Amino acid sequence: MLVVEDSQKMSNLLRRGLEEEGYAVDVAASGEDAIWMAEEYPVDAILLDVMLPDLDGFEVCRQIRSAGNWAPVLMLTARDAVPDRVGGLDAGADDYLTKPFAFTELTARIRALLRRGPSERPTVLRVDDLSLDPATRIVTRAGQTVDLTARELALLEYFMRHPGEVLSRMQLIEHVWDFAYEGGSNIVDVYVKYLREKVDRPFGLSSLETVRGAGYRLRVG
Amino acid sequence: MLVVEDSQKMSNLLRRGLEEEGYAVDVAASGEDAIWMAEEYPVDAILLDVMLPDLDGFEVCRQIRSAGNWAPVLMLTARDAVPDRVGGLDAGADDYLTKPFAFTELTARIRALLRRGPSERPTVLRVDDLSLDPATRIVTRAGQTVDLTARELALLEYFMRHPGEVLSRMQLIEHVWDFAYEGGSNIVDVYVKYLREKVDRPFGLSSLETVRGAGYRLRVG
DNA sequence: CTGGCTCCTCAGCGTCCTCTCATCTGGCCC
DNA sequence: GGGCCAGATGAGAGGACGCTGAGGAGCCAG
Repeated sequence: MLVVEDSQKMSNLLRRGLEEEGYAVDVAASGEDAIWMAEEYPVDAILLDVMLPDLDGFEVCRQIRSAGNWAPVLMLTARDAVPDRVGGLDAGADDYLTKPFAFTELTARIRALLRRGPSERPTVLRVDDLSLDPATRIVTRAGQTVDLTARELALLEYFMRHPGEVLSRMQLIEHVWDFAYEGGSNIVDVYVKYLREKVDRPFGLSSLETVRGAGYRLRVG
Repeated sequence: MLVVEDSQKMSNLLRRGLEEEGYAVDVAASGEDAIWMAEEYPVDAILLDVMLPDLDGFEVCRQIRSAGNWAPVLMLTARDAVPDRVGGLDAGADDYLTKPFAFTELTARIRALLRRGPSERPTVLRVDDLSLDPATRIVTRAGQTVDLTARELALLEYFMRHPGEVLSRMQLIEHVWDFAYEGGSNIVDVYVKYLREKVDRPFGLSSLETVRGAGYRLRVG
């Protein structure tokens, strides 16, 4: 198990506790170290603090994922940081735990993750002939690359992580925009239109469906 | 669904969000109101803030329970209040969520609670060859997808959650339309007709039965 | 500073949904 | 069989909802 934590005190505590539970523990104190160690050593699970001196936890997680490592990641977030949870899950974390936490809760979640095993996810998201690589941020449809802005890409990525599901405006705003939905804005509508113009129209398709009164859905098949 | 929350801003937010998810929402701003409304209106689930101007959430929950109401209760607690969790569960809550929370987390837990319901229910509703997935809002009959509007879907879902039962117009209006039945409207009749045209007629069936003088029934088997 | 780009707001417009109303149909009781 | 009443149906008004084009604010590079 790889523990990524910059506070010496905390990491010692975790190491001791986890070793007592029978885990073999390596510690990385920075994001760079963590990425390197995840690459170099066989790791069954990763315990990842969001706050790190160099990169933040999301970035670390994304890079580990894009290196093809799908070991379960349990992310430790600051206590009120709701966007963190969301960001963490989108970056490829498998679970999160807010500080402060009880050690028994930590071990329970670790056991759950290990039971589940590595999350079998491909690096590149694919829905029909549409593909999106979160690592390189390259999007293609029918083999042709599509240029998207940051926001458009984030939105499409969220759609592709939930293919076929109806996603409400509120859900989309919370995940893609990171703020609470207060109504009165049609920003989701606008960005769906942008996406349609880049991802659908040039190919004569309409994979982004409107579900009246509910939200939008990326059609699959 | 009954939302008990004294902050106007919060309750508006919740109402709007939940309605967008397809729930019919009533709001109570105090403990007294909540107890009264839980008694007076048919409620499938209760979202209950712990901090209220008059009684606290635990007391409200206890009283609702002792009135014989066993609708699932999801309690909203202050952030670190571990004792709250315990108290809440003791008082008869089914689940708790600490503020602040992501709206998607809220809806996930609500779905889980409703799924549990009085008896174990699967995520996808099935009655014979008719299936309805509340998450994706996809309805199929005999493997063929059926397009429904928001209202039609809500009505069909209610029928499918009570297969074989005779449902009165009053019951249907209260659950699907979220307002008190005042007679004089045949809106249920109209929507049953719409459903029949989409769900029955194309398949040469008549699963939505009229029970003269009583209401309607979704025939099973 | 200027131009280009991205992000977002806003208002107008068209479409589809929702619901009402008046009329029609068919079952049931006499 | 006739009358009555519950329910079915068709037409259509009104409005909610989503789409779209225009444009302003912020940002960055040149």
